[in-house]
Amino acid sequence: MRIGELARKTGCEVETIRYYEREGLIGVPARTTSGYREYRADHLEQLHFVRHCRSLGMPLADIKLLLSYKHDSSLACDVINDLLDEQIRRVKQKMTALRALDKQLQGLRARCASKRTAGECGILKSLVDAAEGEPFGRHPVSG
Amino acid sequence: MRIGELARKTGCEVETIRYYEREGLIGVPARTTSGYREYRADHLEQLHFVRHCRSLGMPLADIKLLLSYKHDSSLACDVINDLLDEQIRRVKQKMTALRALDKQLQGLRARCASKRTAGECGILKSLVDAAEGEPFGRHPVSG
DNA sequence: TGAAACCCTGTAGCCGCTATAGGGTCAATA
DNA sequence: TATTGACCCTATAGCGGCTACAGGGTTTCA
Repeated sequence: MRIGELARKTGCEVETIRYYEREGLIGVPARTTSGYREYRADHLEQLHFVRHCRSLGMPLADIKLLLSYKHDSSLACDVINDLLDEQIRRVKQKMTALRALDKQLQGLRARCASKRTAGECGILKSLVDAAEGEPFGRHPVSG
Repeated sequence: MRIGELARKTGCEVETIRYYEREGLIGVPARTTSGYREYRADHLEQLHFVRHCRSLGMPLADIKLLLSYKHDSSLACDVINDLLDEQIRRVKQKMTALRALDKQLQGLRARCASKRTAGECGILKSLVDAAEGEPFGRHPVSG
């Protein structure tokens, strides 16, 4: 099949597939005489695997590792466990940060009804005050 | 004060301050004869404001908007409310996605104890199976 | 006098795509 | 047969928000 069909079958953009190929995440396909990529069933399978891992938020580097374990299944899978634990840790950390963030934003939002000018705006005022009230500001930016 | 001191006072990297200047998020400071940036108290204040907004997860473009409202306080603050509502929406969406992700990861993690080879690894197997079991896979990648 | 700590500009890299520009190919229709 | 339109190709640049060099100059203190 050609790249467009593979894209439709995996819900993945054509450009993304070419990107994955460059990054070594899926096998290099054969080419037609006119230079079109020709994919087979195993490419589809590979791409599904990659997209599934991505849907779990795994970075491409980790997926690459997983792929190597998929190919040589004699290697110990402790690394796979570690990899997943690390991913779980990242997710939990993000959730904690987002919960705190949500609280702050809610509090801020409550300070302004609407239809006022910026001069009266409680939100802007709060932001300015909060910024000023942090003399030795560590501002942990939540990505 | 020089850039290093400003950096220490705001918990912001020197390179980041220069980056903010390029992006128009803080005022352009005066220079000494040797070309060093010389900051005053208002720069400190500005940078605190920017960092505080960043700590609330706001994109730089939004912060730039806020700054313009800070400067011309006669403008309506509906835009500020909208901006904050949008930010709250983004955060809530992320949290929902992360909760679902966490569940999936926990389920996956439970499938492998440790000290096995990749060939027996329940995690890897589950990943492969899950990927295969999605024939028309939309794989919504959670950023 | 010399070394460490600071500052400068400019550029490239990070991640995971996405979006162009500028072309070539293929299948169906007029 | 000519022409549309959908598809494909490469190469390169951009996104956000920094971060990290390289390759220099300056200040400060011993």
